[in-house]
Order: sequence, then structure tokens, then C-alpha cells
Amino acid sequence: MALVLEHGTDKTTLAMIGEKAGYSRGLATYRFGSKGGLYDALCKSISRHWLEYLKRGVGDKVGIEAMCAALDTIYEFEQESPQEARALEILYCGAASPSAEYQQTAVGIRRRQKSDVAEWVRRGQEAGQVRAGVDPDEVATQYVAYISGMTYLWMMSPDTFDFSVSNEVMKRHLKDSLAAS
Amino acid sequence: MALVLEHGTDKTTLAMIGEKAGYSRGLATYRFGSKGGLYDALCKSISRHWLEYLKRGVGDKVGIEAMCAALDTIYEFEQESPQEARALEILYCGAASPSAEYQQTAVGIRRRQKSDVAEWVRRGQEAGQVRAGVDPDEVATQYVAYISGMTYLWMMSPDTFDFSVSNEVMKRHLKDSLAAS
DNA sequence: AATCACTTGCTTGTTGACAGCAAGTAACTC
DNA sequence: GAGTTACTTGCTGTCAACAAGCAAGTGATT
Repeated sequence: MALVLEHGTDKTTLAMIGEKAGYSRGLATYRFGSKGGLYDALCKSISRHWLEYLKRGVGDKVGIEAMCAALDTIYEFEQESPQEARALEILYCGAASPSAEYQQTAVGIRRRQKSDVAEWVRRGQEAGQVRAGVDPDEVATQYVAYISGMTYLWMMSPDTFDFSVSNEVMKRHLKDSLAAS
Repeated sequence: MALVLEHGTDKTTLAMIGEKAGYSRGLATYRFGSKGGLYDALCKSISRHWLEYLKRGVGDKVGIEAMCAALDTIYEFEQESPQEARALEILYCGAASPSAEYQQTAVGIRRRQKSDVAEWVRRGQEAGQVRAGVDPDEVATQYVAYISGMTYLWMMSPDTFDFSVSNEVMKRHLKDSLAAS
């Protein structure tokens, strides 16, 4: 992860990884089969940690509350584990390449995020907290798109992008557009 | 562009590029200095074309109308020039890597997008079309984040992502949240 | 009109770095 | 003591980058 943060996925070599870990140049290849395999494993590992984090942050909230809590949790994760957050973002971006071996992993994670959000909205509707008229899948798509874009922009230029302000705006927005009257 | 679409930036070789163009393996390096230099040039070239397209689509509209027209134009561009749209997206993602030589190019384009949108909002406010209370920069940030995320998701899984539906939802959203009462 | 100095546009030879594979080795396990 | 596990080392093909070339101009000079 440290090497990916410093050099990016392409300029990091398997030899550097093995030696940084205190082993030989061949270890990484031996363990993960290929460079892509290693990044796939790293992507899954960080995602797992992130999902635990998210679970704890959202708890058993539903609807708007869950969506707002998730935004707060993203911010916290980024504050407390900036290296993981940033590395995960770099990996997601790398997954855009047609040759990326962990493309399906990244796609799967996004798909799961989307279905989780849709479920929050549905539960929110059942609880009478979210307007009955909205389409959970549409909301989920917009929400996930916003999060993807926001984390991407933050990674590209952390200094010109205020995560917390952006999140507050979004939370206000969610309440305005989704709350049952 | 064709090679990037097929193999991604990393698995495309400079030799393949030169030979596909009907020249020698050394031409691409000779012309662009390095692989990164070539991708920088490609990124700028496609961006230029996209900006012409956008200019024509938005015309002299301002405020909400300009923002909705831009969404429509993105969709049109993607329909009419899917190769360019997709290649640009791959390049933007590649720019996330700390080692990418065209990182600044990509950051600059996003920054410009954001300031353009903020300007649309300000003009919309002057024209009394957009509520005076909203902060143009906040709106622009949310809007650009949404677009970045949406194009990313579309690229990752074009089949499970309905661009046009998503755009209609967003346009409705923009009107609801920004229109002067 | 012939020569010479220099540029442009492209090719080819070469080097060092890298991913991935295969054959090893050494310690540990049953 | 036979096999397994965990790791290393040697090797090969591929690649980016560089440097040296070369052929076809261009333009000034005599």
C-alpha cells in the first residue's frame, strides 16, 4: 500500500514489494501469482476494512439517516486512514483499464454499494421516513455516482476540495429531496 | 486511442502504436518523448474535441438551462463518439496514479469544468433564474462530482448503468433545488 | 548549376528494468 | 524419511527509453 501511494500501481515493482516486506524480490509473485493478483488482493483487503468501518458507522439506521451516516463515515475513514482511503481510490481508478485483473472486484463492490443504498431507501420508505414516491434504485445510483465522483476529485486535488463542506451540502440535499413531508 | 480502448494504457506498447499507424516501432517515442507524453497529448486532444462539443451544446445558456444542456451533451458525446468518451475516461482514471505524467492536465480540466459551472450559476442568479441563496461554488462542486462519478460508473459497467435515466433524474433534481421560486 | 552545411522525419541497435516462470533449498510436519 | 510449506534464485522474453544512424529535403554560396 505504501509503495502504491508513493509510486502508483504501474511504477511499483514486485521486487520492491517483496524487499520492502523484508523478503526476496520473488515473494510477491510467488504469493499472488501476478501483479494484478496482488492488487486484487489489496483491493479486497482494504475494501473489507472499509466495509467494517461503514457497518459500525451506519449501524442499524435506515433511509436518510443511513445515507447521511455513510457520508460522515467516509469522511472519518479518510481522516483516520488516509493511506487506505487513497490507495483504494487509486486501485479503483486502475480498475478502469480494460486489462485490469481486478476490474470485476471493483465493479462488484460498487454494485454492492448501490444495492445497499437502495435497501436503505426502501426501509426508509417502510418506516415512513422517506417519501413513497421516490425510486430506491434511482436514488441509489445518484448517491453512488456522487460518492464515486467526490472521492475521485478529493484524491486528484485534496487541497482544492473540501470534503466536509461538500458532505454537509449533500446531507442537506438528501433531506430536502427525500424526506416525507 | 483504439489501442488504449482495447488493451488499456499499461498493456499498450509504444511499438504497437507506431506500427498500427503504419510506421516503425520507434516513432511514438520519437514524437512524444515518452509513453506518458503521448497519453498527455491524447488526453488534451480528446478534451479539446469534447470542449468544442460542449460549447456547441450549451451555447449561450446560463444557470439551470446550461447545466441541463451540458448533461444532454455528455450523453450525446457518449452516443456519437463512444470511443473518445471512453478513452478519455480511461485516461482520467490513469491520471490518478501518482506517477502519471498527465496528472496536471487532468486536474486542470476538472478545475476548469468547475469554474465554468460556477459561472453558469452566477449568471443564472443575475438573470433571476437561479435562487439567490445558493453558493455557486458549492453547486459547481456537487455537479462536477456527480458527473465524474456518473461517467466513471458508466465506463466500469455500461450495461448496468442507464445514462439517460440518470440524467433525467439529475435534471429534475437541479430544477427542484436551484430554481427561483 | 553545382556544392556544401544543416534540418526533418523516421528507423534500427542497444541497454537496463521488469514480470513471470521454473528449478531450487531449507525448515518443518506427519 | 517422505512430503509439504515457505521462500529464493536463475532465467527469459518484453518493454521503454535512448542514441546513433540514414535518406530526403532546404537553403545559402560560389
